[in-house]
Amino acid sequence: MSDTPQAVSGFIERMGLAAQSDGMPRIAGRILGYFIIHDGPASLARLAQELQVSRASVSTNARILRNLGVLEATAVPGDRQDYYRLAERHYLRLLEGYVERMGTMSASLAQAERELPADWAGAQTRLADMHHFIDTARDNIRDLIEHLADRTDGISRGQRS
Amino acid sequence: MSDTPQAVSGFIERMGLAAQSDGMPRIAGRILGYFIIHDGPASLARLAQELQVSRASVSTNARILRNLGVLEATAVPGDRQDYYRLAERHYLRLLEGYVERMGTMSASLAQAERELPADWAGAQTRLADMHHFIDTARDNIRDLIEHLADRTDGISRGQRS
DNA sequence: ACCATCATTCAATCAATACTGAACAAAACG
DNA sequence: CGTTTTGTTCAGTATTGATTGAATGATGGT
Repeated sequence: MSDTPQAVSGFIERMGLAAQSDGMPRIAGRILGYFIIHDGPASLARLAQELQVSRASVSTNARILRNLGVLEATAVPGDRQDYYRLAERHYLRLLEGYVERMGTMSASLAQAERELPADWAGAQTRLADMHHFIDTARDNIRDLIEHLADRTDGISRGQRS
Repeated sequence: MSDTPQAVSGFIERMGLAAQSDGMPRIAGRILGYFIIHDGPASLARLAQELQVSRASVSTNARILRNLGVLEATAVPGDRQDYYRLAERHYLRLLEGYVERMGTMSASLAQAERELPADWAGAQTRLADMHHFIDTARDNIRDLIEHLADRTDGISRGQRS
């Protein structure tokens, strides 16, 4: 309790590692960590200074997070810097990433089923089996996302459409 | 249809890339791809020759897949090589990996909530919010795994060439 | 119109890590 | 027992990808 900044930087760094093990750049995770801890919009310059990384890295990684829908750009009236903030329900985007990866997996399996001769009984069985599994899992997770989106609505903040 | 080996190696390579984007070594994915296509147990030597990689790589990656529960070791009576085969319901292990990663995420959030002062209202709210979300998502996916495990039971058994 | 300030992009560097080859260990067969 | 076959480990290499610094582009202010 006595060493708050240590707790903060520890969490941010941990988010970086978590991002890395999810196939994302470490700095993207750190940025996300920063926004979970610190309120309100922050400029790219502030992020660079706060996380001790180059402006270039912050720019590219913020863009990654924006494309994922985790961050969204905003503007501060008096200032002309680009400001970012957490998107509402940003954690849903994490699961959506999983869903997307399952989608490419499903497509790959479908392609293999299509291209392989039908007389490879074992292969076709395993492919279809796995394909069916992935698709139902994907559908379930998608439903889960929708359901959770409703349930957790309106907690974080009120603005934006 | 006319170019079967191309379809096979294409699928195997694609599995390698998918594995890579999931934070796993590429060869692990290729091995998994091999076992989806080809029936029955295979020796490490055969995998090395078939996938054109070193024995060392096959050894370490097969171990990785075994630790994940995707492959399991088996023995062929006359032969003293180590043989591996697909574990039944191996795809469930994929989702279990997601669940596990969510677990570490949840733990990290809990630690941050614990270590940060309570008067950081925004931070605490976002942490608790996200924490709650991750946990319910994790529970749901775990239920999903159990459910799917029952539904797809007993399909893929009955192997050997 | 020019300047100042910021974001982005791009080549180069750096770090992480997957992969290999060789040495080592274990175990089975003669 | 010694030899042969096989699996693992380890140091080294190579490749991939993240990060940086400098150049470029864009935008608002004067």
